[in-house]
Amino acid sequence: MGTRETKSRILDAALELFNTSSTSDISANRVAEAAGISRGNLHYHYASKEEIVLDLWNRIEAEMGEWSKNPMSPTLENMALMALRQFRLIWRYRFFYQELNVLLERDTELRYRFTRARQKRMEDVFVFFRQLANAGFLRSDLSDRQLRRLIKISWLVSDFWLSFVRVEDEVIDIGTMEDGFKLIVQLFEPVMTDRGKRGIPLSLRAFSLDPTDFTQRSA
Amino acid sequence: MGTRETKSRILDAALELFNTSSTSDISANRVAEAAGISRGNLHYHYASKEEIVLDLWNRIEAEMGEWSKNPMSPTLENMALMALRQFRLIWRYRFFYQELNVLLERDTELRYRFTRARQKRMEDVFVFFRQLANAGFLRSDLSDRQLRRLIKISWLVSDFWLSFVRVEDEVIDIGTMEDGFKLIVQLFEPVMTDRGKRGIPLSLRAFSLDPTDFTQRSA
Amino acid sequence: MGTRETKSRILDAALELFNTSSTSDISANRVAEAAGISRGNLHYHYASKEEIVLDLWNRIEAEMGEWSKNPMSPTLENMALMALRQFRLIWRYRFFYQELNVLLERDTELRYRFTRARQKRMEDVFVFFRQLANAGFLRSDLSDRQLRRLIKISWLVSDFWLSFVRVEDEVIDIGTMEDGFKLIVQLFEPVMTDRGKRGIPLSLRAFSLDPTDFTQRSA
Amino acid sequence: MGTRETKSRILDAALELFNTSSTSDISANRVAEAAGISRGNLHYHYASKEEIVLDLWNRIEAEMGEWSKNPMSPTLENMALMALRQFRLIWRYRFFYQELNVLLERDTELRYRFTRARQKRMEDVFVFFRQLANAGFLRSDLSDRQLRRLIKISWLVSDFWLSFVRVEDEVIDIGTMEDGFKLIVQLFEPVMTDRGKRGIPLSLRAFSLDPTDFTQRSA
DNA sequence: AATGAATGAGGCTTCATTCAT
DNA sequence: GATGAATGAAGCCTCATTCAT
Repeated sequence: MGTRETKSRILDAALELFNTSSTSDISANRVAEAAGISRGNLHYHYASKEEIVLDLWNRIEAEMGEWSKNPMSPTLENMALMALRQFRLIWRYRFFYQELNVLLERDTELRYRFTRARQKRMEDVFVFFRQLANAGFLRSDLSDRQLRRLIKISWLVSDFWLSFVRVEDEVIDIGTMEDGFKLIVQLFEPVMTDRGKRGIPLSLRAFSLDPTDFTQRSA
Repeated sequence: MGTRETKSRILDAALELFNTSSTSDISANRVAEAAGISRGNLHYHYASKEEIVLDLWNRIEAEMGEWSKNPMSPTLENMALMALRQFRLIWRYRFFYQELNVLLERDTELRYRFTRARQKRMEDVFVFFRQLANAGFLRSDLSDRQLRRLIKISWLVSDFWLSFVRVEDEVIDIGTMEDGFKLIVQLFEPVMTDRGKRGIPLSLRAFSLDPTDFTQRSA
Repeated sequence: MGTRETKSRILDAALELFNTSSTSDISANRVAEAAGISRGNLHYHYASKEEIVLDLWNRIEAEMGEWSKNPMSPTLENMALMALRQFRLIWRYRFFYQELNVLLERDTELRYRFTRARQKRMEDVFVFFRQLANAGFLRSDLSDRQLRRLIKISWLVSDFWLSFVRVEDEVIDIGTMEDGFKLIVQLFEPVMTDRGKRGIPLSLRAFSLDPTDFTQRSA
Repeated sequence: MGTRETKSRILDAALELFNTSSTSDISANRVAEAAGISRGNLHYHYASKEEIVLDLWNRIEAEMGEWSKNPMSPTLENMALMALRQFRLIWRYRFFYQELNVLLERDTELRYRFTRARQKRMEDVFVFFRQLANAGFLRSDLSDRQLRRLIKISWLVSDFWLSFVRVEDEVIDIGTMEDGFKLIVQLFEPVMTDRGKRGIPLSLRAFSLDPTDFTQRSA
């Protein structure tokens, strides 16, 4: 069996376990068991749980890297799409966002990688919204400072919306993410032009649920 | 030595440890050591770590209960005060909010208690804002539905703002909380009257940091 | 509350617990709980579990002492009665007989007391059977040696019959004891006279189940 | 080191300890120590003490399985041999028979395995005695029902004879087992033919003590 | 690459016991 | 007589880790 494939199986197994409990409550033992390999072998591939988490982060980063490589054209549909794929990514790796501070506290390198990626991604999003403004969807007098602050709140919302909702709701689905998107829309409404307000899609249900679809879509 | 005192020492020690690592990473051993008592005695008072967490939640709940008993008069200063004391509570018990989903997943009773308290508290806040509207600070055409949605976002912000910021910022202080408050203000701005917009305090630095001060203040 | 009463409650609770698990698996803790007193208080009355077991033995011994004080007249009904009350005693204190060797290994004094009581009791029984022979129920050529050996086997049967049966049977009741008695009868049959064989009661069901009845009955 | 060898050493050590105290009083710790391995390794091979007991039962069962595979020819010497090897087996695994009910109460699977094996073995013995009757050693009018009841008593005797004797006797040796055998002989005497009575060996001392000898001997 | 055996540390928990009240 | 607080030992178990194969 190839190294790649084994590592992949380990990550899959670990992700599923982390998402249901918490990283601290999942032992390497159980990951090995779930991955169908021996403890010794798990150790051969990943010396510690930290390394597994880091490699799961690599997956997240890789996916977001794809997004950066294929920037979306500035349409309102794409704004919705961006939100949706972000929610979905966060949901798939929810353990990461639910334990964010704990994980970053534990691993300095991870913290560095995470914040760097966040900044890079924020810049991408900033550019997208500037273009959205130029295209006449946002008010022309929106200052960079204002815009950045708006993005920051939406960021907070997208990072923690699912955690927030999960406290009370049993099921997380497309509807939950739609609600989160509506919150973000509401945040941007005061700075949208009439044309923007009219065109914003309020449902995400039309969009494909297959995450791989998200990477290439452009207008 | 009285039970109360010992229990209190345990909770203090546990809180401090939980806030720096994560509940799973802190052993009962270390809590006992930090509290200056024996392992056996720790177990005598708290059968499990779950019980400690639950009792720490009792503290949170008790503090919020005080707030409910002494409702604030509807002024803009009090709106700021409410946000500040909320941030401060969350910061003091930050481990709780940073691991929220994990903790609630682990303990069903805690989940019930938490959601019930949240609903109760949300209702209090709703009443406060309604009074704020009646007092002429919020636009009179603000619907209950709109108001509730606004409160929901601010809630998300206050629950997770510090977690969000902590990723990048080393130090959490009054300034951090002020920034959080500004976010909330920004959320409410679109529905504020001119009188409301003018009167909103943008700095929290004037307010005392002593949390006990927060309970009685009214206009 | 009087010492006597508390001690009695402790013994009752301990007996019930011992009978369902095993002495080693029952902690003083659980005995205290079942008796409805504090651990400290249990300790006040019984310094160790050994002492509790010894005091339970005292109860057994006391009950058998009553038997000695009121010897039965040599009838076949009384032979059945003796067996029955013996089975019942053993069943009530079954933990004792099921762990016999372990318990005696642990406590030298208990071993001494137990063997002494057994010898005393065996002598009583021997006398009873000699009278039974004199009364014409057993063959007159039965030697003391033979008789003693027969008693020994019956002893073994009564000590361990219930343990033996319990392995496979869920319920132990009067029928089970009846079966045990039949075994004993079978053992004695070869040395019984025709009159003895004819008169032996094969059912114990006619006898009262109230153990206190057993102490005074005599022809 | 091979698994087999280590497991074997664990079983040897556990058996010796169990036989002197009781299973509950022997900690995994002490077993590991006696086996000369680490606690962790002990747990690697046996997850719990229950499993050790079960594996010791496997040994008993295996040994009895050998007996079944090599049925003895129906001679009086072999009847004695069967009793002797049974006593010896019980003595070697005496902890098992001394705690029988407790152990079976604890482990349902063990109970099932034990009763199944007992029934199988009883059937073997029944066949042997039937052959003994056919060979003219037992009275031809002996009914199956009578025979089964006799076997049942002897079974009780062989299971518990050593427990019974051990209460008073310090040393258990070939003589003790001989006494037990005599009891059994006495049980069967009433149904033996004259030829049977004359031929029965009253001493077991002539038989080799090496248990491996017992498996093949046939007339 | 992979496995299974082995180790020792450390976690949780129960327990017997002591002691002040 | 009785209680509750406290201790420390010891039990069981899980775990990360190492290593020979």
